[in-house]
Amino acid sequence: MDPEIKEVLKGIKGNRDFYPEDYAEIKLIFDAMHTVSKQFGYELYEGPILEFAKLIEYKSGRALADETYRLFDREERKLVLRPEMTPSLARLISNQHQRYPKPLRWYSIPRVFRDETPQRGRVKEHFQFNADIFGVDHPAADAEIIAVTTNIIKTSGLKTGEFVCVINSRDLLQNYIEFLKISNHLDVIRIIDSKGKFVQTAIEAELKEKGSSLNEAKEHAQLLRTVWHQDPQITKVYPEIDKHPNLSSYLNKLTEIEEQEVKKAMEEANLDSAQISKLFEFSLMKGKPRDVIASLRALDVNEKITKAIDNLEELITYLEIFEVAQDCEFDMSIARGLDYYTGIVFEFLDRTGSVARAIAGGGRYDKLVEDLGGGKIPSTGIGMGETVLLSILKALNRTPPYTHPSQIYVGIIAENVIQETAEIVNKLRKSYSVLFNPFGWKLSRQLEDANSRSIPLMVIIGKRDLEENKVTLRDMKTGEQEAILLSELELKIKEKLSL
RNA sequence: GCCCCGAUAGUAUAGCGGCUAGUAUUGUGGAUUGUGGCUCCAUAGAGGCAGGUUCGAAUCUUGCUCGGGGCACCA
Repeated sequence: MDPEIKEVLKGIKGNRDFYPEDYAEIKLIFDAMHTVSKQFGYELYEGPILEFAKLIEYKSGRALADETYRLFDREERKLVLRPEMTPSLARLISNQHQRYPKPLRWYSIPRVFRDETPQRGRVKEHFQFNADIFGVDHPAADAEIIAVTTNIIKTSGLKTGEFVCVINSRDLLQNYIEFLKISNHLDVIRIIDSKGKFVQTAIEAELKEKGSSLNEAKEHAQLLRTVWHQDPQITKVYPEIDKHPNLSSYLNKLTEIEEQEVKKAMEEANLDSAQISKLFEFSLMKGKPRDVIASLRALDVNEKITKAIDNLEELITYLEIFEVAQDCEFDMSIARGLDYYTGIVFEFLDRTGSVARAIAGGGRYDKLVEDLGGGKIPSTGIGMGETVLLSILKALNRTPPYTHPSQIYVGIIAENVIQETAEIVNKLRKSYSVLFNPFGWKLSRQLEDANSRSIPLMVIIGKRDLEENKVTLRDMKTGEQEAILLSELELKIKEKLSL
């Protein structure tokens, strides 16, 4: 074979082929997305895969722009393969939202692209469910988005306790930082957002000092972080850690180390000791929504912050109404990377320990449409790639085995009954998926064909039966069959398939 | 961008300096002209790419490509 062709046949790195069995797996998730979106009254839309590079750069910040696939059109204008849907969506809304009564509830399952190194739960192209509400800034809208996402995750096969939605309010965090009279917001938010990393970095450095190799130190520090993340109280025994005596000594000190390191980083950001202890305490607040609200209420703060807390509390009320509160936690330390979030932010995390990435993430972005010249339109929404959810489901063995779409195989015995058979096939196809291979094959081959595709029922049509207005209906699993009148065929099929 | 592991028919694998590259399964055709899953026969199909070492490379080696995993990043 031509070597060049051989290379081409391998495809582009990180991009995916979906054979029917593969597509069937994703379709499970797609179906959940469509079903739930419909239940909540969301309308389907789509946008172009290509956008001007400027739109993405303008909106998503540079880090994201660096990872996009770039190309040029004939006029040499810079284009990108969309790395996410929100910029395109904001463009659609900004252009024509006046045509529609508010609020808008829209969803889509766009294929999006990022030119980054593939890892578990991360590929260069994937399908990313998006659901957004435009035109209301009521917390019930944020709660609804969370409810939609939770329901999709559950419909796909995860159960309560196997995932969690962690929620925070950027508004609250920002106002609290201002209240403490801290000036360099962004640095401080970054410190809080990446809290968990400090522990890893510190332990890694210490292990190296104690003589571990670079790779070993990295690996061990990460192991500790992962365990700690899954099980903060260290309630279980971890054999993989106990194997290394120098690691197990860290297990009970992780919380302490984190505090030290975070405070050190805050000091370096020029915070005074009063600010540090208050902010640190604040960042530790997390857990069941009602509990966190209670702790927040105990803080002595100003009116702006009280309002933000009221807002959070109202959010919980709606989470309870939508029956998803048990899947949610508040965590005052999450901030999320994207610059455009303004209020409630949230991410859905795996709790089964199989994938260390977020299943979904979203939040309120009230300024984005306005920034694109579309007027003041408060907005909230979610993005959920299919890859992380799918790899969790696979790890749990929750994906069903592949089945051929056809329910009935119509077999024909090679005599002159083609015309009559075609009529029967067409009639059946009005209600069922029917496979029919009228290529002059012998019956044995047709039986084998039906069998190899695991099609449950077979209708066999031959001249002798047909003369009495009958056909044979065969159950492929049991091998039982009977000759039945044509007029009763549909009824019998219905009975058989509903078993 | 960095690190680790890997790459032989569609799939799963054997060979590890001297092969007509073995096996299983899958595909196709048949044995079997009104009844499949078994069996049998036939047939098709492979060492990612480029270079180096060597008399000789699927086998050793280097680079690249692709795949898996991790870091950083991102979410």
